[in-house]
Amino acid sequence: MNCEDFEKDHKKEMRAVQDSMDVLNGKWKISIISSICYYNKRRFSDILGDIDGISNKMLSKELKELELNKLVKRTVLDTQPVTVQYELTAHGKTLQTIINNLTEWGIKHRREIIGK
Amino acid sequence: MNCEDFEKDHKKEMRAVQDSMDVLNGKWKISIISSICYYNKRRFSDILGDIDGISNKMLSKELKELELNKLVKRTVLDTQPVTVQYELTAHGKTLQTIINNLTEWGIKHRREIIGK
DNA sequence: CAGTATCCAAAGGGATACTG
DNA sequence: CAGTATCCCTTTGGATACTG
Repeated sequence: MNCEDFEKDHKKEMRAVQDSMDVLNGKWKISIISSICYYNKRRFSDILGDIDGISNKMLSKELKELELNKLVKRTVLDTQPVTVQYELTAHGKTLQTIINNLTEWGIKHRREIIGK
Repeated sequence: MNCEDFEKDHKKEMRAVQDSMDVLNGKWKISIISSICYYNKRRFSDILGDIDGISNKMLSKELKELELNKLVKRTVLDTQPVTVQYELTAHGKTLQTIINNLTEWGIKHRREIIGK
């Protein structure tokens, strides 16, 4: 492998990492996924209650983006009044490993920065 | 474990995940880490060249934040004119697993959304 | 070379009120 | 209940020019 290939591979890797981050970015996305994942199925107002500080506007917006990225499935239940259930898709569930890693790392990081 | 503990544990997990994301957020942070990691040691202008579209202002700002979080070490070399070398700290290197996971996931995600 | 400083447009996001 | 709509302040980040 010559030097140019070396460069190209790195650029590819960086694009892939960036793709992931684009999907997970936004102030609340990880928290939302984590909430739905934890309870398996979760309604709009429940997620709203799970996450400190989030507004309905933001929750709505971020859920839409997660749906577009096929991480979350939205189901309208025929109740009175309407309830809506969110759950992770199979694809969404593949984030579990990453979320676990990020959780572990977050704890270590807190120790590293604040602790000692 | 009762229901309240269950809730508390989840909140703790979410905070830990969020801590990680706070550190990695920002449009360029992952790319910068990835660049430094790839080359082991890297100068300001080299990183600037590695990452498409980044400005010196942003690179400077994000590097500072990474330094504050002790992920990156900055060394001024006594040359003429001055050169500055960036490298990952031991703590910064612990991100390797996460970056690898995000890279893999990014590739899978692209296939899931665009591919078939 | 390795940044800082300034200007400015665009996006992010909170508070509140409203709707089917 | 599950969202939309609106207002409005704050943050982000690009372009450009400048400094030790």
